[in-house]
Amino acid sequence: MKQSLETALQLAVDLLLKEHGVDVHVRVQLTRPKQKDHGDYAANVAMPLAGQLNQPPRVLAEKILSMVVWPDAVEGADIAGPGFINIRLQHASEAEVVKYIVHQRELYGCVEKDENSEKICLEFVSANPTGPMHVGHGRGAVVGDALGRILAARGFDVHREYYINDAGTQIDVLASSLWKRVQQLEGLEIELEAGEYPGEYLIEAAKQLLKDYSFGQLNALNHDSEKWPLLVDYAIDKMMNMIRADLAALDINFDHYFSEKSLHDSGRVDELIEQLKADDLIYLGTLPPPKGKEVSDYKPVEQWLFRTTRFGDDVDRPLAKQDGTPTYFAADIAYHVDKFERGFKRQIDIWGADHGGYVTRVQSAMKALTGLDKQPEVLLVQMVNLMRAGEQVKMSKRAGTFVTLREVVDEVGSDAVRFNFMTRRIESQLDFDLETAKQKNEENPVYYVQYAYARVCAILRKATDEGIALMAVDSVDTSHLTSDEEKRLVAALLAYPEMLDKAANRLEAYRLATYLMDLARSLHSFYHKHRVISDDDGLTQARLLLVRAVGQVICNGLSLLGVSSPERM
RNA sequence: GCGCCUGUAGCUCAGCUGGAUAGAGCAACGGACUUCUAAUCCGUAGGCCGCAGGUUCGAAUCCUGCCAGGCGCGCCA
Repeated sequence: MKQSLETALQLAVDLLLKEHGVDVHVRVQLTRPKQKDHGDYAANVAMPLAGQLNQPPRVLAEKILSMVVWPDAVEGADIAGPGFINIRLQHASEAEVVKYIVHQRELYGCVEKDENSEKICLEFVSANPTGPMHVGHGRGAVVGDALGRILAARGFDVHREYYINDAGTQIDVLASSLWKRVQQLEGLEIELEAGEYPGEYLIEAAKQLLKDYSFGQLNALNHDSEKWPLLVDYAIDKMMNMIRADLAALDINFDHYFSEKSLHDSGRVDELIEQLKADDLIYLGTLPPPKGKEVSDYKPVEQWLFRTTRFGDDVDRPLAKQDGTPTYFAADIAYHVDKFERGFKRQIDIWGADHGGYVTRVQSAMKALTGLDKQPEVLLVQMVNLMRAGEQVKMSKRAGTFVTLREVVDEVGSDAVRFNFMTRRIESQLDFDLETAKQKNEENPVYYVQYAYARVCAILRKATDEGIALMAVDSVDTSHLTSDEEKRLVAALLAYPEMLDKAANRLEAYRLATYLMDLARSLHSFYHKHRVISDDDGLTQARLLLVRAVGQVICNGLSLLGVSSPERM
């Protein structure tokens, strides 16, 4: 509808421009006015046109209206305010959308994937395999998963990937922490050092390790060639199982878990560095001391630096540490280039806001190595403040008061976690209150929306109980749907595909959550003002069809958010 | 010091690739259950859109400066 209106207006505008012999293109863009007496759609073209043609906008709007050929569904159009063109549609035809929705079912709002679909590699979570996920990881996980579902629904070919940081010093620290726990279990007096992982979960892992191998067996192994690799693999395996279970509790799955270690083992990282040397993109140099931070032990050291400044970065970045081993950055470049070589020209990464300083250097590297501009597209998710009854939950790893994602999910449920994490733009910090998330009222949006769905189901059950047969969808007369509340619902249903499209194009998944809150509000409001089941058969059939369509859209939306749609509450 | 994000009603936030009278929930106050689920609804009240300039026919929205908060700034990931 929107499309055909824009096309009609565009033709008139182009004609007008041609008449004036002006060789510019002014694009028509329709908006949905907030005020309902401003019509169903509004165009502001006359205003920018006024600047181009040197005539008052209202006069130009008049001319456009005299030239435009509207599609049948348009009831009329008029000029208002400084020069807006307000378009009114025949509502009878708009209300027909409920039939379409009931026919389309879970496909309403979706675009089918085909061979032309754009391939997107969506990387999210990628939490380090050194411990359980925390609440902040959870937000990225939920946002990423919902975004993946939305993109897929809009016809993109989405591949979901988790990058496992299973290399580097942190992994050695993890393995040594595990080994100390094993030794402690054997009664040896050994303490963890600062920086080692103190969590309970490693004691559990150590116990399991001792079930699979005897202590004597482990001790007898050659430290570097046998025991250490075994400890490393064992620790990573245990941590990833734990993380996968945490994700499964939120119904989050990946197409591929990509190992950083595999990039090192296969020589991919070394190859990359060699290639960069050949391309003269790296050099031996020293970096200036870091700014704004007390650095007592800074020593200028010569190391391999990537000329990222040539591609927009602030400072050249090291690819190898002092001991000659590659940096995390080096492996990460290799990873993103690997994605490119696997055919992903579009990559979306979801990171925590604390990694924000990293975006430019990765994009610079990608630009240098693949020519891709602004890739990966990085979404930075701000932190989550965990609250309980209005008070911030203080967390400290050392004091053992660290609340894991799993504990939160177990306490309030997956639906509440998922929906609440989706209600705000990712740029905004999020207060997540455990008590609110358990409340069953409007303060907790997930119940508000789910209740609207349950309410639709209750109405349909009631109709069945009363022996009301649902008329064939296409024979229902939707012109009965004339009240403000009904028009509002119809308008919301019509807006669903547009909203999803916007959410997908702007990578803003929260739009779906706020849309559903609005739709639920309209449904509740309608419910209180009007009875669906009444003595008027024609009206009853029309309203039953309307609420079926609303229920369908709520269900479709919730499923894209990964939230359930209970039929009773 | 530099970079990124944020600043809108008492609170939590929408609105931000410029449009008409800046919206919603909570909290406050006043109403609505003999009815398809009151886990809901209706109404009232509440605003120098952080501050100051600028661009524009038009700025919460774009630009500049400042103020406040968050995150980050060596070969940790």
